[in-house]
Amino acid sequence: MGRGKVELKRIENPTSRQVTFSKRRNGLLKKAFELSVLCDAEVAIIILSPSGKIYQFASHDINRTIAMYRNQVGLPESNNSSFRRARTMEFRRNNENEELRRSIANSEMRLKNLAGEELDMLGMQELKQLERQLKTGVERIRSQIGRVISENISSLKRKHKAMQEENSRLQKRFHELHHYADHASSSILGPNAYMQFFPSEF
Amino acid sequence: MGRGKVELKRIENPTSRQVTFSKRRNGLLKKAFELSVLCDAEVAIIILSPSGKIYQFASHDINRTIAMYRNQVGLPESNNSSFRRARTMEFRRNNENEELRRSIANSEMRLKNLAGEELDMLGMQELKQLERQLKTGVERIRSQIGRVISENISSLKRKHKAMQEENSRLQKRFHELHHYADHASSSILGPNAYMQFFPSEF
DNA sequence: ACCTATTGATAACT
DNA sequence: TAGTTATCAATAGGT
Repeated sequence: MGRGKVELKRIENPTSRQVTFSKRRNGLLKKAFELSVLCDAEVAIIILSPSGKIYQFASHDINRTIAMYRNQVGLPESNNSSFRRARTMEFRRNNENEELRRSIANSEMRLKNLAGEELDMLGMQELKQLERQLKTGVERIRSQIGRVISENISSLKRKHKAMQEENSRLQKRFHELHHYADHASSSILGPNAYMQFFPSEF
Repeated sequence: MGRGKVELKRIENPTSRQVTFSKRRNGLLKKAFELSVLCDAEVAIIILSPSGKIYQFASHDINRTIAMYRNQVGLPESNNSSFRRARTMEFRRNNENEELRRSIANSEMRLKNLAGEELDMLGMQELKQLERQLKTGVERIRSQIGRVISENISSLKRKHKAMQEENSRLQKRFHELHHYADHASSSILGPNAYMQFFPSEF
């Protein structure tokens, strides 16, 4: 498809090879996506360009798709294997989602328990363990708070010190200028006027 | 392409879904082959049909391609737009799973934080809130522990009382029987033999 | 990047 | 499942 037919052989012109690669790669990825959507299939594509770049598409999780491929390709063909395979496939997606949902429910129950909710089902053993976990967590968070505070303090100290140094440099400079002005012509400021700008208390 | 345009959604009619799958699968594999030849690229495709069949294409050795993919993925962050587009498609198709996974990651991060781990990214505000949450959790768990303990105690007390009552009923009954036996014929037990079975200390 | 003539893919039908 | 064909989609070559 295009202005002319192309032979099925490596395109020798590097520029047009690169252009064709870009166009056809996008086309391939698009078609893979469409196939997965239209036909409810699981599709994974890996493309390595001659220059070493990687392009990929996966309708599901690519590692899982590869794992499924390896599992089934590696296994020998037994009598009822295709039946078992079909059943495996039938439940594959549901299983995964189910597992994810279970995992979420689990995490959320743990979070609730840690928040002191839904404790009725727990035994003494579990309650004690929960308490220990929380106490450990509090300890660690407190020490983190301590770290953050002391970090903030030393940061402030550093800034303060830098400002003090800057301040005294400016004082010195100003003093010199003032002194010079005092002798060149009369100052419009009082002798200690700069103290208004550089009070000793920071 | 075809007699009519098709919407990008799962084809509900199983027959036409199967037919489309067959046609488009062949089309995809053909295009993959052409891309690999024309542009000197390394291409691998795995397709799992909903019914569990596996179709694959690999211009080179599929395991090598997968290995190359694994080596390079995760290390560099590709800026290539096609790559990003492919990933976008993956996410779209995978929306539900992705969301579930994100939710899990989120829960797990919260659990870690509550355990006092991975705190470096948190600000003072968040740390304080975490500490408050944990303290609340500890409080509630302690009061639950208290409830459980006092429940256990009163349950034990109830049981104890019930056993005491049962015991005294039995003592009485036994005493009556013994007394009756004592008068009807000579007992084979000593006069206070029942004390062995019902000591006054429970 | 964009355009468009042309080829290629395929949806509906058989 | 395979073949046909009208139609839509991809893209080669050019700008």
